[in-house]
Amino acid sequence: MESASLLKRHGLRSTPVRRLLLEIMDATEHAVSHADLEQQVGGEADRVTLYRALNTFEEHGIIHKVLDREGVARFALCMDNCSTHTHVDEHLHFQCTVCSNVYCLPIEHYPRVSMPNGFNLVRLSLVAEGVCKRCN
Amino acid sequence: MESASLLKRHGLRSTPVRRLLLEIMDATEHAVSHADLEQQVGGEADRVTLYRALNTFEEHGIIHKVLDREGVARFALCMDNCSTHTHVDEHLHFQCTVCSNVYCLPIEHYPRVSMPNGFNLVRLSLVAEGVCKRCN
DNA sequence: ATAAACAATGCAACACTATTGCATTTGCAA
DNA sequence: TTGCAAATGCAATAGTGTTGCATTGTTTAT
Repeated sequence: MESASLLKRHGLRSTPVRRLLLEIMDATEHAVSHADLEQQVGGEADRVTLYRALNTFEEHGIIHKVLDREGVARFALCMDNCSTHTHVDEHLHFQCTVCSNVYCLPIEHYPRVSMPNGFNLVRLSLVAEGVCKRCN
Repeated sequence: MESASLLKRHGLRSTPVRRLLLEIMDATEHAVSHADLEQQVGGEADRVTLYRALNTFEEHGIIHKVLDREGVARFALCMDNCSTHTHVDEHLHFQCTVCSNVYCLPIEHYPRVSMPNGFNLVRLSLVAEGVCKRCN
């Protein structure tokens, strides 16, 4: 029932596919790829519908997308209060080199870097590689 | 002539396509995508040959690959002395939101982050977004 | 200089991720 | 309950990247 109200809060229609997607992501501690979702959803929905639902979620700040080191998108629920206009995303994306899972890890002091002359920094992303707690 | 000796130094055969690729990347200040290279090479080489040459270069530490925010690979010559086994890559990858070009920028103090328990950090990458010096 | 050995290339086919158009179904509000 | 806009399913398409195999080219040893 949580997913239905989450959708409504963002002015989105509550459909079976959307609720299912949100519940899968809520139950998964790591970011999930489209292929993961497609497998878990099974024949319940078309591939294209998943893509469109995920894009809609991202535009409304419900989830965020991170590309793994193969360039494949993985999706995770936003923990902070993101919205369409303010998208707070100050955490670290960690991909395990063993299981390939991507984790959104909190980080206490987000690093600041100084840019060379002429380059205006808008956003800095941290992408880490290593071995996750389950594969250790 | 520089590209030929660079190839020889890494134990690679000196072929026209490889020399051409290296010269293009040497003459470009930002990382180039496969599509960029394909366009500049023109009909001189097959697409697959470019992919294979770039993979070979990366394996030998001649170039490094960075994925842009669309997940597309971009390639740039390694400035440090990388080899097959030691791949030094401690710089920042900056993608301009206007022209989409990716620049490898030097960084004075590479940030260090502490990981949650159970997560072993192997490599930390910095990916920045903003406006480059030419688009400013 | 030449030939053999092996690596690089070209071509065709394929896998995968992602998007678009259009007809149909569904959710929701009046 | 009905109408309308939004969401979905299906087919087709684009883009990136890989693999197999025959052919060409580079290098090494003679």
